[in-house]
Amino acid sequence: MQQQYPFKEIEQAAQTYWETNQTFAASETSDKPKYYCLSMFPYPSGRLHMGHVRNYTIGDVLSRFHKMKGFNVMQPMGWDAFGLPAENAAIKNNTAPAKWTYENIEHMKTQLKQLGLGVDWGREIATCKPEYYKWEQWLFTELFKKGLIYKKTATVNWDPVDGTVLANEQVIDGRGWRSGALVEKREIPQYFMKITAYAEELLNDLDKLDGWPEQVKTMQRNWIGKSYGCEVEFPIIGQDGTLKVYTTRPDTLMGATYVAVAAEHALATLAAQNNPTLADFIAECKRGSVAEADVATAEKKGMDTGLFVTHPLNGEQLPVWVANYVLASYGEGAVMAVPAHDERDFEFANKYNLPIKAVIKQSDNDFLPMTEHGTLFNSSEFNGLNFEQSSDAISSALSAKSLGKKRTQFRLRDWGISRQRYWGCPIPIVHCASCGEVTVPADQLPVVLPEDVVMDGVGSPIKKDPSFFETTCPTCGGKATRETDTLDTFFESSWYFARYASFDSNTAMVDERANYWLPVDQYVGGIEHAILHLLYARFFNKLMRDVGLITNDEPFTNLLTQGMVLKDGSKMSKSKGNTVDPQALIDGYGADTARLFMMFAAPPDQSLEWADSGVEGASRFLKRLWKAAFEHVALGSIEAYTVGEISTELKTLRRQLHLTIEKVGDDYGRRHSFNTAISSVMELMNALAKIEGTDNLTRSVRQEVLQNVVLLLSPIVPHICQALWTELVSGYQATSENDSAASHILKACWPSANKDAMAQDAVELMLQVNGKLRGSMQVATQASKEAIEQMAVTQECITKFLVDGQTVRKIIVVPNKLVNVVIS
RNA sequence: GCCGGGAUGGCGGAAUUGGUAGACGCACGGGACUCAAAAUCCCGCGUUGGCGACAACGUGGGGGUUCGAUUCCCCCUCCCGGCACCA
Repeated sequence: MQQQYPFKEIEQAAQTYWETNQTFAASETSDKPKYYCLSMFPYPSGRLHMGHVRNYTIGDVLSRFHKMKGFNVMQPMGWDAFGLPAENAAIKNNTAPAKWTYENIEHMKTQLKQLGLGVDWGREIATCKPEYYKWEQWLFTELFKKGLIYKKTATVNWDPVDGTVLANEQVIDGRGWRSGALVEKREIPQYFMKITAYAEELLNDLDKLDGWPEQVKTMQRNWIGKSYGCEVEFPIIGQDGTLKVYTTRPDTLMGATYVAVAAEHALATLAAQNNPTLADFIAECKRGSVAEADVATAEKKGMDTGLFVTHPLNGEQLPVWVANYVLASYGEGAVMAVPAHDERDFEFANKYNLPIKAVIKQSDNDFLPMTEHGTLFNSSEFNGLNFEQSSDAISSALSAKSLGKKRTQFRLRDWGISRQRYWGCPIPIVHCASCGEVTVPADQLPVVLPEDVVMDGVGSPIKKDPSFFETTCPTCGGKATRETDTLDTFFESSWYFARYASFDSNTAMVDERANYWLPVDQYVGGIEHAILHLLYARFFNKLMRDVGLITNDEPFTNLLTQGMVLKDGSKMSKSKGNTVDPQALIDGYGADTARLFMMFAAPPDQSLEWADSGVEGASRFLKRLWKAAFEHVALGSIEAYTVGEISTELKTLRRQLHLTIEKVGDDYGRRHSFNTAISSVMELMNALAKIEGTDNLTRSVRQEVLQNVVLLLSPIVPHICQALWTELVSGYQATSENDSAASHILKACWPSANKDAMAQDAVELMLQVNGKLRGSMQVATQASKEAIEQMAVTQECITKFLVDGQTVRKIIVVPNKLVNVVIS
């Protein structure tokens, strides 16, 4: 054994061993319970970043821990390979997106291997390969036939100079990022997935996800946004028909003083026909990005249309306004405005001098707007009713006049999946003049995306390539054109978890092996995916179930949402120039140090502040561990410890060892608290370092401690542990019944804590007076509550407070923790 | 703007179910070893007062519940994530 910790040799040797022995190849034929551990696959951006290192280390720790616990583990890896950055890089570097992507995959795969992940690389997938996207094209055609995919117009960011559609990310302060032109909202036809048809199930099934963080479920519930309200129709004066709105506050209807419609609303278009000023205003509303954050933070603006509607219950005339704060995509694209009881209506009414009429009684203040529920007044026959009563009465009154009814509403909108971009999965539709929209038959899939293209920065190459879009109609055989839009890249990442189980199937999207592996037992990924990706993946799981591919209802049983890696308080990113390259870390310190630091610096679900000096600390610990093992092994062969009389010092050490075994197992398995697991092993090593004897008994206890430390740390730092295990067991003569030594660490089981070793005779109790710490005392573990109380009141640190007539009023004993003596 | 989180020493964090605040690590200070430095090892390290024993204060700010609050409740400030075309 070398005296210095040779991390390069050790890591190379371990990784070669795993590859040669196919250590992490997963199989469906095993007696063990399965454990499918999945980390969110990376976008192949070029090089690994710290967020990847953190994500994949967490997944690997959980995978290796479960393997040691006796599970049949599958940990796959792949590439979320379609997307916008490849197009930008292609333009910048004058290359093709495919070439750039494949080169990145190659490089990042090498980097991931250097991290020592226990991945089954045989199952690797890349979503940009035809053998992958063929199957989502197939699913698209199935869903299209079922009516779960349909076409309608949607609003996009339009760059009038470049003549392209921009992603929200590409709109900076209302202008295109390349051209600098003012962006306009434009309506274009797009394909949509009917996720709203699954809204109820997506909402209800959240209750089944006990292994998900509460905050993620809350965010998804709010996003789906089921609300119970009322639709109200306002007859339009001077015209046929009504203006329909949706409200969650029918109780405030008698306080409505105007109605407001979105700029895109049909009534706005109608009113603008003979009103150039209004038409200009509507055009102004249509400038800027479509992102809701931009719309919601924009200054509230509006304009009177000159039209009036009739209040359905009191008959008053209410003006119709166009307002930029009304969302076209939610509800009816129109709202009834009750300024007295709604923040936004209140602000708007004040700005434009619209009337404000309070109809809900104030509680303890007289400020408006008063947005809480309360008792009605100023509401004629509804006066005195509370929220529930008035909602019922008002909706009944509306129903009687056929001008409204109760309605539940979802905030969730159907998912627009068309993208006017090149580097994505082609939508498998053919447009035929006589047959209309025709799905590409299964035997003609995949519709292959040409990879050898030139990106000129203006539009998608396949939109200009007749050899791609000129085709014949699969139905009538006549001349036809292919759809040139591609799918949203969330499409690929919504089902990859199932494909890993059937990675090589060329007969089905997923086969019966998926029902062995699914659902994923542990999913690990960034908190930024809490809503969109995770909701779409849940939706796809249900779609695949309903076309008969799989049987599970939910894709991910347990979810661990990892926090961001920060430097100087903000997210590491190229644009901020605060990145730290993991490659330098691996080269300079080794993968084990990188992994140890990542797991030690913060709990996985919190954001992690990067610190170079902390890496030194992690490296020092591994060097100390190596040195301790070296010095121990250098003393020669040793026999196993046999339970018997040992010194108090060694007994205390063994107690700490077994408490640590128990804690670390709980930290890995239940709490996912890797930082505290490492801390407690460090404490154990600090305690071991204080033991100096070299007699056989001391050496055998030291052997027991070191062997177990190596097992406890091996999920986090697998390379050094594999090397140390071999050294520790080579000169070790296993003789006793409590011996767990296996010849190779991969054959060793997770250790179990010894109850006898953890027992103790006495415990230290903290002593408090009125809740303030004043001292402590030793008591026998078996001592009764009464005995503890009697003992406590005789302690000097307590009695010294019993002066000036102060007497004991109450004694609170918290077993094994403390005694609080209440005096006055 | 809306939804979800977070705030604890000089720094990262610990305190698991309301029960010893600051584990573990970093940084820093002192010492040992060395011609010297690095590395390593040992000691100290919330703030204030005190030689000390000890005492007071202290978990973003303000209030509350409790024998006892970093933990529970109400209000506020700041920071982070998401907001449907970044992934």
